Amino acid sequence: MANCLHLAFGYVDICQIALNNMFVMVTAPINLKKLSEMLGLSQTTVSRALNGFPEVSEKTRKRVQEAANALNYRPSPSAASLATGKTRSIGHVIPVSEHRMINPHFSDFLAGASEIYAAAGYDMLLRMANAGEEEDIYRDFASRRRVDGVVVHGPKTIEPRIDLLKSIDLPFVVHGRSGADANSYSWLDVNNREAFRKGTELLIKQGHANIALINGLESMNFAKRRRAGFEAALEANKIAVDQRHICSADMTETYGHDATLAQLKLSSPPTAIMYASILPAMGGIRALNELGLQPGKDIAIITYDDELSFLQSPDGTDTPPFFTAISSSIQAAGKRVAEMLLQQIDNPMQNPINELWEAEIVHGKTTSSAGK
Amino acid sequence: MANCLHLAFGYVDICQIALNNMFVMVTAPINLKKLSEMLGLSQTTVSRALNGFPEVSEKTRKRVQEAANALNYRPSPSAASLATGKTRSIGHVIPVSEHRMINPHFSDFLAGASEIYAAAGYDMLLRMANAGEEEDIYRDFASRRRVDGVVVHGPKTIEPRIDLLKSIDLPFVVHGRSGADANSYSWLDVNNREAFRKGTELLIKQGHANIALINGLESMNFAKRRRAGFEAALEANKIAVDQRHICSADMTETYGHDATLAQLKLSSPPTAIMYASILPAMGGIRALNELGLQPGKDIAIITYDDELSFLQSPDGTDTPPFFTAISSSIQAAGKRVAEMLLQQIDNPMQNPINELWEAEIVHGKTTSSAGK
DNA sequence: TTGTAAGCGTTATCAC
DNA sequence: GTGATAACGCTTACAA
Repeated sequence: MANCLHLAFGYVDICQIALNNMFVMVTAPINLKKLSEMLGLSQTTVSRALNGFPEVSEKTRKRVQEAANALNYRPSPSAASLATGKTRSIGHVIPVSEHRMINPHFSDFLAGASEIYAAAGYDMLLRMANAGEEEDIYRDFASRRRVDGVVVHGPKTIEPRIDLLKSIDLPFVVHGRSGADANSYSWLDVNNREAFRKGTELLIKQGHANIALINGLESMNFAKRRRAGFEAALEANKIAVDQRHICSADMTETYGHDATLAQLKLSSPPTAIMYASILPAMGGIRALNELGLQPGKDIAIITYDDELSFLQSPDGTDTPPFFTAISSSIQAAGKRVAEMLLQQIDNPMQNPINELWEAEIVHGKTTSSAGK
Repeated sequence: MANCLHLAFGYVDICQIALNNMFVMVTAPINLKKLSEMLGLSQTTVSRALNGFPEVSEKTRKRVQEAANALNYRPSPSAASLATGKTRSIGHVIPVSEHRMINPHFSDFLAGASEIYAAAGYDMLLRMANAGEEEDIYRDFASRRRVDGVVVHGPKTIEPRIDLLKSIDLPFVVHGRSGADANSYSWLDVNNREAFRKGTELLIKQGHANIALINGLESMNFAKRRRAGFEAALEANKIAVDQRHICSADMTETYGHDATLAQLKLSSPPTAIMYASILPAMGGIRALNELGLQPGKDIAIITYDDELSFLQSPDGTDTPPFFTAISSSIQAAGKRVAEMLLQQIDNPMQNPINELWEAEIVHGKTTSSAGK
């Protein structure tokens, strides 16, 4: 059907199509008008055929689709967006901390989300924000109608971004949740409190009474909840909470290393340590190495594990895994949050969805097997 | 001047502006037409004033800008894009490996690039691609005119993506470079060969003759060049290259751990190891810990270091740093690549730019100080 | 089942 | 220095 001299990638330099017993000449690039002229149909019909409207006859639709494929026609997103008011893209605003630190947890989350977007024909728009810039970016997205919705990352306990997004009417889903009013918007969170309660409980069952918590930044809601779970387990077992054994910062490897050293130099060093992420936990291992201590033998370690892809065993058969961990896949969370957001965009009147995922304990080599 | 009932974020519910001694009513959202009506000017003039055209009088420009600010007017990107053919956005196609592994090096690169984009008013479009999907995505970008340019990540030695991008006329800059024809397109690369030659040379000077290389995936051009540098240093010092001491894979922590264990179990274990990234190097530390070995004492370690932000010391004062490393900031590379790309988009006829950065050696605690 | 025509919100080409 | 007016490429009432 299509008999073209050069047909690379939607650009038709000089192209002839036999149609209605005549030849039509077109030049690059191809658009709806040209396509419809070549087919001897109106733009309306071609558009309808391509967008799966039910009224167009199967015969026409097939003819249109074949021509579109042959010419590698793709509708212009700008034009479609202008006409419909939808952009078919989702914004992600990633906070970067003071030291231009970008948390690697995000890349795994994004990998999950982007899979959903790609399948649904959405694009992902990324923006890095220094502390405090997020709200401006959301305002910018909204006033320029740049995206159809956004994902809120790293909610704090008090989270002005959520109020802002509600007021500017930009669909959003929160990964995590803020402290207040949490059923008034959609979120997906891990039950961080329970995860850390369970983990701490396990250590206590194994005989530990002096346990340190190397936590994330406690302005973050998830970190606050983790501390609450940790303290709840201690209190339930009549163990006094000792603030000297709790610390809080951005979850870097170096932080884990330094905090671990500091803990072990205390006059009554902990016999077990809980880490908020596998990155500081790895720093902890490095510190133990320097001190000649073996995890699982000289000291027990449990870490929260987001199942970051670049820390997984290549073949997935790391049995038993190295770290004893409380584990939940952040990539899976990314997928689910993306689904929830697209759903909400399609159906803006639906009620908010809240999902609370339970993390599960995975027994590795950094705790004794007693009490398991 | 603007006297509005409700003026949140570009949406003007019912707004009155005193203008030419009369009141005008407008409804949400604000656009160029309404803005120009309120000002009693034509759309042309308003557009020109806002876009900094020289012919508009300063008085008018000021008046327009103030009204635009007061009403929080932002031009619609879709409309602008439709009219100009430019999208003001840049595509990044990030490869994810088989196991949905997403390399954390990318997030730092993107953090650097996004800073440049934000400053220039560009958006960043992200897409994750499984092996082999990249080309389809580039074609899609081109035929839908979705982005003004792309960054090519992780070039292989033979890189069909580069030929594709040339043929579809989509501006691009490569982070790294391919093996052939490298002055026919723009790229920024680290001198990987020299970096690993230097590093290996340092170890040899410190008395090591049995050195292992735990390399990245050697289908990647950078890894191939690193091996070449490693082997060149050995050969220059009349040390035979022993393939049993070289391995190659995706640069994960687990890979570093397993490969290190494997090396140290050989009948003639190496006395020094070079790592392609700090992630496998950290896995190596974990392996040493299991074997009760101390880096810098029992075995020397040098790693390539992309200065990943989440592995840096929080206050930047990790002196001396833990790892002896050959170091170059991947975030800085992201910034520079973004600059190069924007420049090329602005001036499509300019010659390709090639930049080769030298990595520098940083002395840490994982090598002896001899020969330093 | 198909077609006509009016938007969508800009920028750009003229003319004045 | 400013203003009509025609693109840009699509979607979508409304007609037929």
